[in-house]
This record gives sequence, structure tokens and C-alpha cells, in this order.
Amino acid sequence: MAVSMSPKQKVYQGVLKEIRQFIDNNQLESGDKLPSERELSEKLQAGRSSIREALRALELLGLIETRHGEGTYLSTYRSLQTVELLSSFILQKSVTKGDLFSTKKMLEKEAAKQVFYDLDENDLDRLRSIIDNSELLPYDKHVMFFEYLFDKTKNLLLKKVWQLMERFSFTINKSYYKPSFYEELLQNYMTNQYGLIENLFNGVVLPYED
Amino acid sequence: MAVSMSPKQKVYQGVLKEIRQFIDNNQLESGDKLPSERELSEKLQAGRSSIREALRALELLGLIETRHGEGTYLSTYRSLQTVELLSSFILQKSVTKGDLFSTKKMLEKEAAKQVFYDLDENDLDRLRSIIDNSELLPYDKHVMFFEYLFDKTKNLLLKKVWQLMERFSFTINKSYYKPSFYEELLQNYMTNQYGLIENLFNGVVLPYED
DNA sequence: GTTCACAAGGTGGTCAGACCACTTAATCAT
DNA sequence: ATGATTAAGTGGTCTGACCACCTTGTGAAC
Repeated sequence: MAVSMSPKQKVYQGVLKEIRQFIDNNQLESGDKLPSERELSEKLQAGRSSIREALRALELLGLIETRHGEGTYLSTYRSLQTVELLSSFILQKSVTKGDLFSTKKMLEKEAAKQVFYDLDENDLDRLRSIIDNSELLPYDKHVMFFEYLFDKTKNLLLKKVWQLMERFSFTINKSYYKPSFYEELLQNYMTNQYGLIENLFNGVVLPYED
Repeated sequence: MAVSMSPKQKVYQGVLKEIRQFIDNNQLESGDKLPSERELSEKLQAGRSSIREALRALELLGLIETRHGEGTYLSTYRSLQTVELLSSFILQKSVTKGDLFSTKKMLEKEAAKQVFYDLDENDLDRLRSIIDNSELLPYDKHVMFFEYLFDKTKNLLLKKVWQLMERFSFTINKSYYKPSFYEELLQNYMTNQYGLIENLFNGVVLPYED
């Protein structure tokens, strides 16, 4: 095993790193083919079994896809089977309502702050129309309002994490902030008061629930 | 390979299921020990390499923990949230390095702020010993340092989300802040300067990488 | 009896080589 | 041309062999 590695790192972890680098260097994209196991084994000077351990891990993560007799490819679509299998590993131990709420709030606060300098007139109008729309339920307003903000952050991961928590907390209750909250936040945006955002969120102790 | 399995299922996937069942049947909990690889190999009538492929995958997911010379243990992680998050955003990458880094940084900042008023002398000593330990690599220091902070937040979900990102970013690169960062943060804690934490994190633009 | 050093056994880490199953492409016979 | 056959390449799996590491127990020295 010649995969350069820091002390006590396992070979398969080094292989993981090498593979990532290979993908980078060769600009591989979804659907592209990786070198064969034997080729990687020789090139990285590691046993084929170690190569396989790394590939298996990547496979379970859904990052690659292997086709018997063909080769290994960068994954293109998501495999449901994997997810199901993983889910079955789960034992109860659910997150507390408190953890969920405070973490979600934190994400919302952060999004609200991050977009502060990127909002223009148009954005503010949009946000206003959401909170003024009497057709919408408070909870729906909440979701739409923040969805808009998260989109503005341009951080897909951040939005994804928030959505997951939103979806999960949805199964518990539909929570949102008191109506004046959104109004004040918008006010802070319009009057350019960055510093007050933090305080606004910190003032929220308990959410409203449906 | 006698692991009962539907057509074309790979042995390691069957092994995965068997292991889950084993955990169920024996009521194993976090920290408990799994049978040895050789024992599983014999019991499930599968080659040790197949057993290992399954274990490696579980390890990368953070569901188990292996200790050289000792055995394999159920990890203390293990949670629905972890798996759900994993499967959803990892499978549909488009998550950029930048998103990952900034989201992770955000979580770390938030943890650093949340624990501000809960740290006592003992905590500060612990943190200091981590950053002063010359045996540790910068990346390991980073992980240990923030792991400590996340533990102090008492918010399991927050920690899990962070761990998840840490683990995922690990497959890309081992990133950490410049050494003086931790020093300054600790300094802010000692001199009771809550306000400076935000600035400290905002000052971080790019991480160091290994 | 207590303590310490060391040997033995168990466990994960890794490798090499052997087959098997499957896919693709080249080859050959029609 | 067309279709069947063959060969080569690839993943899938097993076996057996070492190595490195940890725990435990044994026995020697005190």
C-alpha cells in the first residue's frame, strides 16, 4: 500500500482521497467511467480488496454506481434501495422538539443575515406580498418567506438542510413565528439595520403551532 | 455466500441486512460490540472480504466504529436525521465545495456562540489542551475542538448535522482554520468578548486543507 | 501476595491469487 | 450482411496468508 497517507490512516481512506483527486484532475462528471479495480489497484499500489472497500463505501453513499461486467461509473441517479436499507438501521432515538426548533431557527437566522446585502426592491416586494397575502395560512407564509430567503443565499446545501428539518418538523407540528416577526424582519431590511436581525431572532423563544 | 438474498443482490448488501437484524435480535445499543469479522464470516457463510465491504460502508457512514486489535462497535452516532440528510443531499450532489464550507462554518460559528455563557474554567482548560497538543494534526485538532463545543450545546441535532458535513467534507478534503483562529476564539472566551466571535468567523475566508 | 514482563490468542488491516458471472467487442462461419 | 461464437475485460467473491495491535493470562521476580 503506497497510497501516501498520514499515520494510521487506513488504506481505503487514502484510496478514497486518491479517487476524489482523480475525478478532479480528469474533470469527470456524472455518468463518466472510473478506472477498473485492477487498474486502480496497480496505479495506487494497493490491494484490490482495499480498492473495493473504498468503492463499496462510495457506492453505499450513492456517489458511484457499479455495473457487473462493465465498470464503475460516477452516479447519476439516486437509488432508493440504498436509502431504505439505511433507514432500517435506525432505531428510535428521535431528536427532541427543542433541538429541532432551535436548530431550524438558527438556520433561518443565518439565511436572513446572509442575504441582507443582496436584497433589492424587487425582493422586498416579493416578501411583502407573501406576508400580506391573506389567502395563505401562517405556516405556509413562513415556508414561502424563508424559502425565498434561502434561495437568495445561493447555498443549495443550506437550503437542503433547512428543508429537511422543515419537512421533519412538519410531521410534529407546523410551527411559525408570530406575524409581527416577519413584518419586523422586513422592516429591518428596508431600514438597513443589519444588527437588529440577530436580536429579532433571539427574541423568539417559542414558535406558534398549528 | 449463503446470506439469503433476492436476485442479483450483492453479498455485502445481504450482509448489511443481516447485521441490522443481528442488532435488532440482540437488542444492541450504541457502544455495544459486534461479532468479529471472522465470526460473522462463518455465521453468515460469506467471505471475510464481503463482510469487510459491508463494515467499511457502515464505517464511512458513521454507524459503526472499528478499533484495531479490539473489535467493531456500534457507533454513538446513528440517527434517522443523519441518514436522511446523507441520502438526500449526497445523492443529489450539486453541493459545491463552497456551499459545504460556508455551511459548516456557519454551524461552527453558531455552536461557538451558543456555548459562550456555559463554559467554565475546566472547559477552557480542555480546549487549550487540545490546541496545545503537538501530537495532533491540525485537522484532528479542529474536529476535537469543535466536537467539544457541539457537545456543550447539548443540541444533538446540531451536532449530528455538523458531523455529517464534517464526514462528507472529509471525503473531499480535510479543512481547518489557521492555528491562530482557535487561539483567538479561546481568548474571546476568556476575556468574555461575546461580540468578537462573529467577527472572528467572518474573517475566515478560506480554510487550510490537507 | 503484589507487581511487572512477556507470551499467546483474538481482532482488525491488507494483500495476492484464484474463480465465477457478466458484458462487450472482435472473430468467424453462414 | 448477419448471426453465432469466442476472447478479453470487468466486477463479485472466496480463501489463505501475513502483519499490527490490543487484551489477557501466565509466571518470574520482588
